[in-house]
Amino acid sequence: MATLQSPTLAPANPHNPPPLFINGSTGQVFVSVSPTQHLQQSNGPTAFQISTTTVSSNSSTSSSNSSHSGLGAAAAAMRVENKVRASPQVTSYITYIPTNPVQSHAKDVKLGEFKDENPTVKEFNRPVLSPSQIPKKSYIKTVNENGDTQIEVIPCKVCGDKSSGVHYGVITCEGCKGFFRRSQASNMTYQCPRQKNCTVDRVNRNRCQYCRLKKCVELGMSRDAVKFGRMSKKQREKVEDEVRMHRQIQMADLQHMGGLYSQQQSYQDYSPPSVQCPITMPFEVYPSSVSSTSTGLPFSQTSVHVITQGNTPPPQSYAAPPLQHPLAGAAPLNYPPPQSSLGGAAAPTVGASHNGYGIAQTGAVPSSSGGFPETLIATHGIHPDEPNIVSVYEAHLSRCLQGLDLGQSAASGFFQSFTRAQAWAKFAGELTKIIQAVIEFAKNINGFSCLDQNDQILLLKRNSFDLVLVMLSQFYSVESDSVNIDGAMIPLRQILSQWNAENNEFRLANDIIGCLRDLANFNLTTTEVALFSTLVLVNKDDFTPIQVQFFHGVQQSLMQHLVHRTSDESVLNRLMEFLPRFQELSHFHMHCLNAFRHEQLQSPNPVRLPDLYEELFSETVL
Amino acid sequence: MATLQSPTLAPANPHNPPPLFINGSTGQVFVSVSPTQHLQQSNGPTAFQISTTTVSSNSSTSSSNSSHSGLGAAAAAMRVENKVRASPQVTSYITYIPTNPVQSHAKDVKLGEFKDENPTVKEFNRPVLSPSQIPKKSYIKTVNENGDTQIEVIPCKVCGDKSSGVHYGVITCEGCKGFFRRSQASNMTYQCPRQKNCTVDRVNRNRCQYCRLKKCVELGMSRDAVKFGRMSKKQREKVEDEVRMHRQIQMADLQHMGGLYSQQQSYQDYSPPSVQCPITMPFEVYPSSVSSTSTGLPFSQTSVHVITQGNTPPPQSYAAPPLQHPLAGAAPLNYPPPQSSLGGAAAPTVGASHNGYGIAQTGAVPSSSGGFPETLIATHGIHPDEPNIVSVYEAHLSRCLQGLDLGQSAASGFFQSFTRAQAWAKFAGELTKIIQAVIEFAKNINGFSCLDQNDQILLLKRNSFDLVLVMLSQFYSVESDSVNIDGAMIPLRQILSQWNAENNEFRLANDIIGCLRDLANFNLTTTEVALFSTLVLVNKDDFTPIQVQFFHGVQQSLMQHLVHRTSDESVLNRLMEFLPRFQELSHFHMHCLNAFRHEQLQSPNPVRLPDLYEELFSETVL
DNA sequence: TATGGTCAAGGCTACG
DNA sequence: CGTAGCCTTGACCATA
Ligand SMILES: [Zn+2]
Ligand SMILES: [Zn+2]
Ligand SMILES: [Zn+2]
Ligand SMILES: [Zn+2]
Repeated sequence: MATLQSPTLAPANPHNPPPLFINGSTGQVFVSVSPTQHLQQSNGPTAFQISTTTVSSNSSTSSSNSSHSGLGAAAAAMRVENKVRASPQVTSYITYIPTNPVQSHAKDVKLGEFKDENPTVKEFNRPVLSPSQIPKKSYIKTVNENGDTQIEVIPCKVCGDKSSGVHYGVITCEGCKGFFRRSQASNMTYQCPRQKNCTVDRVNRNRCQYCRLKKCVELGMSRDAVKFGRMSKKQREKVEDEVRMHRQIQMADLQHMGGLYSQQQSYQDYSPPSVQCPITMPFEVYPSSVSSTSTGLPFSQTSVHVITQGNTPPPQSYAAPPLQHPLAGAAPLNYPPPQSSLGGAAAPTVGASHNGYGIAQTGAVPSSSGGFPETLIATHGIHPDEPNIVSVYEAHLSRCLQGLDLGQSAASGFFQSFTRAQAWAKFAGELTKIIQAVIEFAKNINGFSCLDQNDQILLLKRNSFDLVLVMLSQFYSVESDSVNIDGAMIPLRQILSQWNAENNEFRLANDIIGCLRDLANFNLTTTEVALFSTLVLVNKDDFTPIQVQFFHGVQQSLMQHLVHRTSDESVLNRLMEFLPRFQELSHFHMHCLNAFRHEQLQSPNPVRLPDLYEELFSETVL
Repeated sequence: MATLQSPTLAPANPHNPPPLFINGSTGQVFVSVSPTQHLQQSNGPTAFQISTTTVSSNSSTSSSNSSHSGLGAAAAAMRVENKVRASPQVTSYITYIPTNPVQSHAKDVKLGEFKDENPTVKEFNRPVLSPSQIPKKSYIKTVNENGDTQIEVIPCKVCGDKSSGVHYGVITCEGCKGFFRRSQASNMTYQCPRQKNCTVDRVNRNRCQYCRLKKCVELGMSRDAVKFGRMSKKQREKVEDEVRMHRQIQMADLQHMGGLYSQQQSYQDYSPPSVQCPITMPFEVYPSSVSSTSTGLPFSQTSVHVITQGNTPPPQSYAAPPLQHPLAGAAPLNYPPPQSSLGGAAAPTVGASHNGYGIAQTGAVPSSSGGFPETLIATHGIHPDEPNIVSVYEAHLSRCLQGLDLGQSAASGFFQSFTRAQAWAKFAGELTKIIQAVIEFAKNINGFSCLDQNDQILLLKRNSFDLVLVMLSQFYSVESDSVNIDGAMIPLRQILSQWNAENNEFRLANDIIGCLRDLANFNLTTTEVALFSTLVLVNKDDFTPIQVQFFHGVQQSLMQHLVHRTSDESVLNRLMEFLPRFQELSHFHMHCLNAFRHEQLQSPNPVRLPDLYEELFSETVL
């Protein structure tokens, strides 16, 4: 029962029809819901669907189906891998630029494996003179002083390893690239010895070819993923945004982390996380826009039962793709699809990927999988470290609003004079500042930082906005209906009342204010906010058991504090109801933003929003 | 001993001195006869010499040295390549283009394909499947439409692939361009795993970097090839002529070919010659103007022995570069060198290339290599298809003289009133009409059409005139000493007698008439002429074994017919003696034409000869 | 338009 | 034998 080989993903169980069909001669991949019905994959508006029959399992992982639109699937996939590729290296690398940092050929020998720089190909546009001279052109693959290429800071979408560019339409490492090619080359049939939900990460990627290929395909890898010249300018910008974000996340990872991961070699450019290895996790791709296939919750629902009871849907719904949360069991809240122009479930937009580049051509639905590093669990477990959480919160988040420009400009009717675009720019700018603090906070939460970078990104894309709301709520004054920062009071309601229309932005702002007020009414303590923020941060749609363990641990701590302070056991549940509410607002924010973006396309001088903001809230909905 | 890289062409055998030296920093190429003696290559009148030590080989291909002048080497190189551009694969690929095949993204991913054959030296691979799998490449697309010169119809001079313009002084494809650039960019040393005579064509070009670079250099590629110099008007016209000729050849290639490769998609932009693919072939460059190095014949001389015996030299010799034919073993017949103005072996003229554009700057000696398509051999072989040959002959050649203007204008002393230029124009015009028929004939002979376009051109340049002679002979009346066309009798002798001088043109015409008469005396049947024409068509100086096979096959057919009709076994041999005689006349025709051209340079209103004629008989002697 | 550069595809190959 | 790092190749692009 070892590994069989075949590019066709044969079902582990012969009774189960294979969800994927790969034409051996062309390498073209067909995905079907039924074994007889082939949906030809094309660049056109054809939905890319994979239905995976759920196999009940007594193991720690099981399947959960929820529904996603091919367009803007609401739930972010969470794939927890382990690769804290972090950053120690980047910062410290600087200090090691040998003698002449300017033209040093700093043969950065990535530890362990020798990395030979091809002189012919990569040498050229190294800045000969001043490094301050900013290259006019930013090529994705052009080597920088690090010896790295831009795109390589984005890890492999399949396994999280160091990527080497876009291959078959997806940012992957050399290994996954070669594996996919090989799989397409010969007529073999892979089989999964387990439940077709094996973790695919750097360490385990060779454990199961079936699941690896499955993930490749689901991420949109395709032999004829049209390279079409180079990527378009827009695509490139998107990748660059993602690069920036990864850089940001990698920036100063090393010194924190509770010393758990401190022993990084100091100078290396690439430092695999000290601990690496994932756990399996059901890996589902859902028929687009079909919400009826939900089969169950990933694991013992009872274990999280306490905190998911009594979930009440938020007051409003905006008519959008259904949204489910396995923990909260939130009722589907609908927002309009992010890109209303095309509408329709069977019309995946170009950016149907959760990453900036990759799935665009194929219309594949982004995969979701994840898990905590096995070894981490084995050795330490992911223990919610309450004191650490609180101190991290206090260090990075508690005063995050203080430097904002809101305080100064708020007082008078300053906001009224804004055009819509100006208002968006202002909003995005301030939001980004908060988000930067959020990211710093997140990086120091071990339940987050232990994740694979891709999953970190996914979580940030999913939950950044929510965390901003949490933060804002802490400065919200219920009495004055305003946010008070740096002593300045921002009369949100008042400002809002001066807006001229009942447009979506108005609704968004209004709902946000309402949410802030409701949350502010809880009068949470700093510790409680810290713990709650952590929950918001790591919240996702499908947890692995270990993730639940962490989530639950934080919940327990929060519960204890809340009960101790309020003697009300329902507070936690009521707090947890904010999670779907946040998500609803977050999605509506995305909706408004996308609408604004589309307007901007016609604008002669469009507003440039912050890179981080652009990437986090890129049109490719979570 | 694995892969060595360096742009310097290192000798395959350390004991053999490298014939080429490339200055790594400048990319300048030096060629020497001895390892210590560097002849600096320049644009001036320096001989470009490469002495290749012949290595005896037990393989099907071996080396043969003959002597050529750097100027006008007589023997046309034959390089047969493999290039099944058409191929079933294209069709099947098309069917998989999802929705809209027309604007399909059917990107031709033809990349380097490598394969190892010799473990010690790096050698690249050939396609894993069939060469027919090698993707298309649009030739035709640029052919028509606008009248401006589309240089791209001329295939790459190095490998025969689709060219993309003039690069480093030579018409090359993107691959050879990039390869040459790379080779000049870095300091590497290539090595040939074999005898430095590897075939360089589209399929095999990546198998030996040494030979590829060698060919590049020999064709005159140079980093400082006068680039933007905007070629002279004459060069330009030459290129245009070549373009026109290639167009003519490409014109209606696809529909014939015995339906072997008939399954072309109908709408595609590219319709290559139906069959194309090469085989390796010894690749020699000879010391210029040295005739003593002849080492042997390419392959079993015995196999063609029968037909090459008893070759008697033609009555006259004109004192010219030696001329050898491996099959016929013809005694060197000498004509004056085509361009007598410079004379001398060490003085290559500007047009030393066999192509219209490219080698001008460097004075390199054109290479010669060739072979039949391997896969074609493997799957079908190149079987002489006698019925097809005959029908093709009847369709395209048998009545080729009927539309000529000779019939009308011949009767009276019309020709007498011609000036020399008018006579040439008339002659060239009528000749061209015949040649057009000859080309149509050739395109439908599978032993010809399977060749690479470059080789087709070379063969046409070499043998067109000969074929015209064959055709004319069919209309020659021995009794009346005249050519009878359309009922009109053209009293050649009579016309000739009115010419005023014993100049070269007179000698040429006289010899032609003699040749026509001699051939007409054979009273060949249509079938015999068809077969004989085929032999004349594919005749060349160095055959590959497969080519010999084809040649021999046709010979056998012809032999049977001749013996059956005449019961004389010597007829074939006597017929074969015409081959070198044709060549002699052909070269003398070239000589006269060039002399006429040079006269025309002084003429105020020079005669414009037909494009096809100009190109086929361009000053760059065969 | 020729040049130089980019970078994904895929060949090569050490390694398990 | 599969894997994956390294390398070459060549279609495509930006530039002068
Ligand atoms: Zn990977
Ligand atoms: Zn598996
Ligand atoms: Zn070429
Ligand atoms: Zn070679």
